[in-house]
Amino acid sequence: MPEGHTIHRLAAQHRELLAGHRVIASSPQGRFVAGAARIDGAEMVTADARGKHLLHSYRRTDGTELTLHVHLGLYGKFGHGRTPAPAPAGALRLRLATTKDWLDLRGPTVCELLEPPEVAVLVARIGADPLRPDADQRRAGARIAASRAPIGALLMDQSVVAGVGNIYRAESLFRAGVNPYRPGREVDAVTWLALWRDLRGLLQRGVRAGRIETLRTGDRRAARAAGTRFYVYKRSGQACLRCGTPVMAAVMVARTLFWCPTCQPG
DNA sequence: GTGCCATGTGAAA
DNA sequence: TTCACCTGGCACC
Repeated sequence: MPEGHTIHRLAAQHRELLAGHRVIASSPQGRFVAGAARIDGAEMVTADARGKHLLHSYRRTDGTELTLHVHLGLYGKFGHGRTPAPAPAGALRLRLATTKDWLDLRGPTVCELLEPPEVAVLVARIGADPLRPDADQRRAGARIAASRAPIGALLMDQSVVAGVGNIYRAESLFRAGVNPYRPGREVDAVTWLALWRDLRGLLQRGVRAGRIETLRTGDRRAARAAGTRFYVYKRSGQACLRCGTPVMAAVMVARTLFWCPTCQPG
């Protein structure tokens, strides 16, 4: 489930597996052959996540630095294990291996190598990531306060808030009691700060749990009875866990949005 | 077994 | 605005 929490987990895992090691890189599928050749034999320095973007930094034998930029998109997936690695099968975009471990990447939206200036450009266009201590929450708040776009669209805009996907959008707005159609400029500073803090907590919980968990303790029983793990996500037409009103659904920013018209009035 | 939908984004039109 | 990416889960036959 690649919203931001997944990518941060992967970054930690990749540091564990690869940091400080030279990697053997290949692209069995053939779509990243030239790129794999450029990092083949390089030392993996570290792995980092910025929103849904994963960045591996490598130091090559000639001393130059290169960054592997991966975005999983909807279908992308990593797999790993202890050597020896199984024979490559199917669409394997990239295989990285050390003497001990292998890491496979399949189906990403983005898999490319960036020079340092290109990394700077990428980082500059990524918004505030609630999982990062260096996140600029005020800048995100300023963008929201200046926008006529609905908050449900702004939360999905990765240049404003990074790492929030369709599930966290729906669930955090429900938890905050904010209607997704409320324009950003009508989200006051107090509400935004509460939303930001809640998102940070939810994403941190997601990193720890390895999946998206948004229910408050007191609501777990009702959720279990309703056969769901969420307040509103994918619950179109079903009764709201809090008030019983049928959950609404509509497309916003090309994704299905869910909300309770009673708990999130406006 | 088949077909549809999905946690996301970028390119093409 | 639509398609492509390329995979897994699930409803339905």
